[in-house]
Amino acid sequence: MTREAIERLSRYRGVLLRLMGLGFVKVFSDNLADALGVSASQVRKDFVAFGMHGVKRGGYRVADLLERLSELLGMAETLPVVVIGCGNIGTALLHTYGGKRDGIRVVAGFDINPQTLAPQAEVPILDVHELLPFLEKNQIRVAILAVPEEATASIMNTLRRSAVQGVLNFTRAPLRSDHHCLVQSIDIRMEIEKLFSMVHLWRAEKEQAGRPGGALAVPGVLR
Amino acid sequence: MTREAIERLSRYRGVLLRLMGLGFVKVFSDNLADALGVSASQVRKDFVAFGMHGVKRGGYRVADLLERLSELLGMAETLPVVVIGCGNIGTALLHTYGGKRDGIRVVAGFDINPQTLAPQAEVPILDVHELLPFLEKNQIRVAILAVPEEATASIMNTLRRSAVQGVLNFTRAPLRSDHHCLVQSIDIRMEIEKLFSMVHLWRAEKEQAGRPGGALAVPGVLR
DNA sequence: TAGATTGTTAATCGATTAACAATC
DNA sequence: TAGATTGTTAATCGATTAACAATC
Repeated sequence: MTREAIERLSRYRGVLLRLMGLGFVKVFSDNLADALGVSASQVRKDFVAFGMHGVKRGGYRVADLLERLSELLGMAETLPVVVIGCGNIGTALLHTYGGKRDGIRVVAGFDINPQTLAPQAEVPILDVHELLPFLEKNQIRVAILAVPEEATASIMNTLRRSAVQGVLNFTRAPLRSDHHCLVQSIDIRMEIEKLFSMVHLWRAEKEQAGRPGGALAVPGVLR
Repeated sequence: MTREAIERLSRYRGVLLRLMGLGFVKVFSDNLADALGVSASQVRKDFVAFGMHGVKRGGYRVADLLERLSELLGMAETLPVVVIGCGNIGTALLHTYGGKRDGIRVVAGFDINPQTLAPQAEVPILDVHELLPFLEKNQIRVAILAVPEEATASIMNTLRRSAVQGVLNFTRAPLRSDHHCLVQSIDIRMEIEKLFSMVHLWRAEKEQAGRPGGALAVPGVLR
């Protein structure tokens, strides 16, 4: 299963949750295709591939799809996460996902700055020296990394000695997945730059619109 | 040009900037391929496609590549951005990219809460009513959206009346690109969920390792 | 029955990789 | 010259789409 497939499954789930909230009972591949901007064939193929079946003419039952998707994606229960590095981004994540939330629950933050620590808070901010024992004690499997780039290597060494299997990397350090640990990186700076670039290239394309053989296809950028 | 291609170009640039900092003068397609985890063929094909040429046996000149990439991606000058919505994420972005920074410069924040406003700050936080005139006066082309989901529609209406051509969407609202405006979405909640799912699926794969015909290929997830 | 939607197969498409001639 | 690396072409691969038979 590719990253793209996982992304689609995750997005199906998001749309279906909303439909469920609206009281929908059934849904057609065509509806979901529109919502995600993919083809109806793709939707049906995904569903068959992952054991979700519909009824010809009757579509798919929203509840069935959600049940299977949640099971498949491991979203059935709320999983605990820690945030490592409580600077700007880390604090924002702590505030947004701290405490009990649907699906995601940040159970603690970690920082190296004594002034930032708050061991008594509802979502405690602990010294980074306590990270490894905390991870072990609480069976943490996913960590969010929001430290300065230069601190990354040291933290990753700690994580490698723990049971953590997934890291969401907000630092600029180019981390790689390995056999112990899956890394998913979000480089906000690069996302902003990419957006600039797309706008830039899009304008360039517009300006030479009509010329044959232009290398910069708008549909590609827009997709 | 696809989103993937833009992403690669952007990543080449990132690696090259670091190499430049280390004093490198030349680089081979093979080195960059390793750094990005793609094939050397891919690197050479990208470079030819976008007018970057090397010398057989001599590789590519780092400075040449950077110059062309920066021009192509529109990164030659620092572009102004606004942050709309100064909650947790918005404030973090304001702090991280506020004032003069290399490449990205957040020039103002906007919020609806009077207590959040700070019109006199170095990077002012203004009332959202001032958004449209500000965008026009300062020729803003890219905006970062970090408001609550329910406020999204209203803000997008304002943006559509401005010259903004690119929006980085941190809300959960499923925005689409259109002819006026390119939208790039970062759904942090979904990223965390996807990471959970990948860890989950990866474990499932490990457990049935060796069985033929398993649908969940580890290399795919790890890539 | 007529109409509509799934499940499945074949066709298409595009991106990636492999291979190698050109050449420094 | 021998060796190494680019630029380019052909082959491969996988994902996506189109089309349609099955069937509710």
